[in-house]
Amino acid sequence: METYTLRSRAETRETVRYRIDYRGELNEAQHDAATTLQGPVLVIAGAGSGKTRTLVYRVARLVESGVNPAQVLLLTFTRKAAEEMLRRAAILVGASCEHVSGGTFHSFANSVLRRHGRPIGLSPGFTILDRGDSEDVVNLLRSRAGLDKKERRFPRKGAILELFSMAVNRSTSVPELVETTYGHLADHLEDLLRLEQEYRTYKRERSLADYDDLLVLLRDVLRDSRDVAEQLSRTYRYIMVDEYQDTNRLQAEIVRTLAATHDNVMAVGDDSQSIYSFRGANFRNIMDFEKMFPGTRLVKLEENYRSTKPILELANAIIDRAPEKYTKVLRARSTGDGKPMLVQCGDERAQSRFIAQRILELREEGVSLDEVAVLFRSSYHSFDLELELQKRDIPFVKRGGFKFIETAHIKDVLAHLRVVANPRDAVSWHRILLLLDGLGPKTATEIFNHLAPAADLAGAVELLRATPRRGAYTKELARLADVLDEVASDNVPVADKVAAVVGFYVPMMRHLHPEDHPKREKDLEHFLTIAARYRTLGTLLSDMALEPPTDSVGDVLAAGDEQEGLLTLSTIHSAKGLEWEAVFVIWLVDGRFPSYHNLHDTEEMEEERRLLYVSVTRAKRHLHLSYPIDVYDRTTGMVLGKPSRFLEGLPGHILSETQVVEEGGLDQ
DNA sequence: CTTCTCCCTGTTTTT
DNA sequence: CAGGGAGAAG
Repeated sequence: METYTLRSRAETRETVRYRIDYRGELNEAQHDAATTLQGPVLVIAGAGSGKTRTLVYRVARLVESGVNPAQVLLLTFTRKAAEEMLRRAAILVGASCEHVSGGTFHSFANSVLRRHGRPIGLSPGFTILDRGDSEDVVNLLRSRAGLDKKERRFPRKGAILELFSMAVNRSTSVPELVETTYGHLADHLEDLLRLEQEYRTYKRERSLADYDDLLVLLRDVLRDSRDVAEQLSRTYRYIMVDEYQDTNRLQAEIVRTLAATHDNVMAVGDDSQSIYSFRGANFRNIMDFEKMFPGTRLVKLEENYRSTKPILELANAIIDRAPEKYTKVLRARSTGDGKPMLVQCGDERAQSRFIAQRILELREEGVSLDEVAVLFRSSYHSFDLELELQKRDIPFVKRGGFKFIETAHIKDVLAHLRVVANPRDAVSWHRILLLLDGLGPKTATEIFNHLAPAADLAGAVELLRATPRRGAYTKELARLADVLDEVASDNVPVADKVAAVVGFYVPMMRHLHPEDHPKREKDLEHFLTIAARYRTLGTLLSDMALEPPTDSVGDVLAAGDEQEGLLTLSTIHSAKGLEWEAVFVIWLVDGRFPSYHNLHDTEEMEEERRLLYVSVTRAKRHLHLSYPIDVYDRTTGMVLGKPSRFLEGLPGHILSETQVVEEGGLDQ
């Protein structure tokens, strides 16, 4: 049944004259969502249904209605998404939109905790641990507890951390998780629990917070400090949460508390695009929103403006076969008849050559490189293609996978800066001390213990100069102290601080990596230009942990001089929310996509299906799905060659099948 | 103690 | 195919 809305009194009383023609610019459902300003609203927004547009107009509507932009909070999946929306809103109603607070849950938690962490005992200078840092800590505690020397193999740092993190993000406990899903760890449960406690203490004592802690601590401060909770709830009177299907219970709790005094929350999401369950998200959470906020107004956006009809038909066919009922269907508004193509390739090389050749053809047809994307399930799936693109001088950026910021040399430089920001950061001290020649883990720990009693950085540096242990590294230690002094001094710009560290570090790096230091030096140069954009060391460091530059290693070199636009290579996860004229999805082989890890569990298999749905719905006009046959997979010992099970038995009018052959015949 | 080398294991997605 | 553990040499 259709709904007809009686306007609330608060809205009718104010006879605001709007400059924007909301009715003309938005369809019925979008208009409904953008102009309902009071109370809880849940927007189920299908792919390409103008979700971003709706949010942008809602921000504009709020501002036009006289709401102070500083009272609006826009939580999105990446900071870039938030910035883009606010930029567009600013074009509509003016620059004041830039005062809207926007970003990810984690970055919001970070900024709240820097200001209001005291009541729960968190110092404002705390350091954020990224995944690698957290693993370093767990490893340290693991070997300190002698767990590495056990008769029975103890789980690796990565597995341990995954367990701890999953417990937090699913709002459950380690014992329960071990019982339900990590049965193979049952024998180690006691040790794991002790380790978890030690990990917690270690972080607390040294003012460290990992990603999960940011959410947990924000929840805690909202729960335990009435003052803070009330102040924040009064500050942020209008809350919008994008990509709600990928939030978890902890995040939902946070939203619930933030909105406690007013219930003005709009959640936007799409249950069929939920692809982050490995991070504790559950697509059913989106349905719980109505339970959490009684009286929720439900709006569905089902008109798709992005893709041609045949592409949508394929998308609908894929998701139709999901055993669980979904909440909406997509109707095409875009004309055009580019039919999706399923392309069989002889092997991986042929697939890469096909993609490269087809991209160049499209370019001749007027589709420029920056309107094309190649998507894949796992980051390494594009390695061979990257070589082919390089060979043909096709410039690209790669999103997702290993990041520039995660390379050892960048982390080394960052560690120097982090020690200055938080002198109790043992992980970073350890890291920079180990760089010195002739200084190993034992001495590093000794020196850190010697430093630890210092009240601040100045004290620590003084103790560093007076280190009792002497060795070949004594002189280096003094130089390190000089550099740290320089980084700590108040009237030095961030760029100069970073330059000082790089100047100190590069000679060591040449010694450490005699083979490839030129490449690494280029990365460091790139990092210098990034750092120069920051006014304080603190913001540089939190940004590098929370929103690191998304580019991965390769393109730092490539991106510099190309003006023409770049082809995008991306994991499907990193392609979320984006769109291109032409999209290629590669490696659609059963075992790769769906990934063989997830073949046995229905929940996981369904997430793979949604992953394909997300990839397909990124395309506007051209869609190619490709798979190589005859692939030997070393890890499983299997020969892969069957197309993805999600594509099996689709009628020919939905998907046209093509086989790639060599010029001159079927044989290679 | 530190550093080098050799062998084994286990491979997704991200804040 | 690297990351890490074990063992040997400096």
